[in-house]
Amino acid sequence: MRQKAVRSTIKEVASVAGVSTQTVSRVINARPDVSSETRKRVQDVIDKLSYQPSALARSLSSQRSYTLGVVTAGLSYIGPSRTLSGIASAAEKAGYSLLLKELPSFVTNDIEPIFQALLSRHVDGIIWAVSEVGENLNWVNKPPLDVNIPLVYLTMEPQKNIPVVSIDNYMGGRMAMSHLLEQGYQHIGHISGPLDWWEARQRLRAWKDALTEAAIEFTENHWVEGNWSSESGAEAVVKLFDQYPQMDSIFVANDQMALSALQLIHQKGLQIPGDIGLVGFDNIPESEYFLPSLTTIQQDQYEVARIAVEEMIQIIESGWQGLESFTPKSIMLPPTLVVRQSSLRSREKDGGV
Amino acid sequence: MRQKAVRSTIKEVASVAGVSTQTVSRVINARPDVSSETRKRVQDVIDKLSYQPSALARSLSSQRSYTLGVVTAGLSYIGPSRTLSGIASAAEKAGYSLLLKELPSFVTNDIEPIFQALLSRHVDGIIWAVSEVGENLNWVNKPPLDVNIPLVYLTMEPQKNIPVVSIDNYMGGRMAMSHLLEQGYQHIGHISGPLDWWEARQRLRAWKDALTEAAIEFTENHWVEGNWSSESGAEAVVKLFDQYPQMDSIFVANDQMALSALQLIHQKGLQIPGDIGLVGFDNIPESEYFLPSLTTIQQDQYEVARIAVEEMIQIIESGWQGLESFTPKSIMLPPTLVVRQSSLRSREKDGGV
DNA sequence: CTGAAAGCGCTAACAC
DNA sequence: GTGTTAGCGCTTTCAG
Repeated sequence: MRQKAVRSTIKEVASVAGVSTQTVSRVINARPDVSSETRKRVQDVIDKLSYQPSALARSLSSQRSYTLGVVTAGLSYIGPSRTLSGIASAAEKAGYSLLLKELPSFVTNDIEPIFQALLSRHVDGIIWAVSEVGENLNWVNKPPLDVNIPLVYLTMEPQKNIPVVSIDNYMGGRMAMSHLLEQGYQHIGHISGPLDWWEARQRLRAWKDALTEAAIEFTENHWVEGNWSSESGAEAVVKLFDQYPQMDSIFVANDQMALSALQLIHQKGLQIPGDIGLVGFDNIPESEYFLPSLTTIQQDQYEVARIAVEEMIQIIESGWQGLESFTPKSIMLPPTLVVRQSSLRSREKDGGV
Repeated sequence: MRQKAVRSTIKEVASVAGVSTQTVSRVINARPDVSSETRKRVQDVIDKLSYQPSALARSLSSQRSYTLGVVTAGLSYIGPSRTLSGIASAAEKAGYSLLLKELPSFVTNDIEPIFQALLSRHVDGIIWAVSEVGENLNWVNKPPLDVNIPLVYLTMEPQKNIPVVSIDNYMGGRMAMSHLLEQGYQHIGHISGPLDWWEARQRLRAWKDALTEAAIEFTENHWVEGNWSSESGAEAVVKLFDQYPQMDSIFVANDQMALSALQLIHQKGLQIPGDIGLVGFDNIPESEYFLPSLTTIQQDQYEVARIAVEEMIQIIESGWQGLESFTPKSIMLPPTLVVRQSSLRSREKDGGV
């Protein structure tokens, strides 16, 4: 069943050019030690045969695949897919290919097969682009098998001895809160994400800390846990109005939930931002067109991805020799506040910020 | 610089088990021609060394990589990322890995490097998951290089001799129109997508055909071209009201544009669905929470992906020998109408459909 | 500057 | 059933 490959090989090129395969190898790897005369002759043959070296064979013999493994989850959500897009573009630019694995769920702990598949294909490194949810990253300090290639993690609590790149969700929460406070809102409720998510906990903590620092008292009735979905946002806002009647604004942990909050508040006959101010998180493309447009926190997943890939490649190319010989750094990137109508109370008339 | 790989090799297993590498190979490939005694002994060694065969070496020697190339574009949009997610899950299930390439834009025509990268890594097939836009698929009848592996295309006009899997956008458009007509709307406008997109043209054609068949006259002033973005939807709806004052409903070619249309109509003081009925396309998760909730057409990208992968694998495993020996089939999948408030005029009071 | 020999880790083909 | 030989397409090492 071995079927003659159609692609031409280094051997053919060598024989046509009348040199050894080694010389051809030198030419395709742009080594300096080839006479320009020989180089030209070989290059001509390469062009004529439209020869392309086999990355596969190269990987096997050089123990270097120029391929990165990427592990994601929830690709049909905007965050993960933006991140993947950023990884793809950064990797492409750096000349690396991507081997993609999507976990069936965020909390899968059956990760050994993932590693096996990636390692058996000799990836040079793995970018673990799965948010920290529940116990799903408990293994980071002792990865399975003998993973002797570098790992870079995204969107998790920074840890010692592990390279993590993430948006600073706490800072984002603080930015949202500062903005609401500046607008004069005093009774700020919170709809959080599911608390088994690290990102949700960071945002909640920001809400609490901001209130504390502003000397505003609050109780556990002033916030409700959602699950990121618009549906849960609708339920949460109903509950919140019930538990916190004086509420004059809400920091909502993502834009999807803010959307349904918007809808419900509107149906209640209340004005936004007059009666209730609203700030979301994520800046999904639609949020600019909500009614009213939504103030939110923008995360640059693209930048996160770019930095993660760069760090990965730097680790690889600096000659990774295992964790011992390496001091990893974690990087937290600041998000941005995007001010729109849903929170602009005080300066409504002079055109906003 | 060749650094001793940490992973154990077939050779080590063989020598520890006291058999030839060939026998180990037979065991790991679950070949029948090994005595159960030998098999057990070898298996024990494999387990003890936690040996994992190198997929790379295997690919090289067997000329079969069990890897699929996937080419996408616009991953940060919901459609492409859902599709990719479906491809990933179907491929995983079938035991194939995925090598991912994202084009920098939908209309890139610099596709040779993409093919080279994929081919040099010996993928068994390529799924071209980039929507047909402008001339970006003109090459399908003569792919570059000598691509002697199967190609399956997504979301393009079906063609002879090329396997295509796609949602039937025309049918989706007809479903949207039938629904509006059934609701008693008579003056139906259209906001199309950008017409260099195949999908946009299909939806526009459906609008025209539906009106023609319903014997409703229309002019070129009754529709406006958008570019999929919410922003363009806002502009389009303004223009449309201007050009078509009697309009009582709009079929909008995607949900993002429908969102801003919703907003503008609302600001105009008109009621939806009372004064203006609205139907979108795509069923993005948010559309259920628009104000009012949006009737739309649902595309099952997941199913498209699943079928594409299945077809691909079937082609591969049936022993692909080049296009000549193969009769490809194109598959069009029907979308679904999702009825919500934005279009429910006639039966508003008895609870809808 | 160039080539010969060995090997990356595995499988195909054939022998015994 | 099992082993031997050759080879996948390239790079490394070492001669010269």
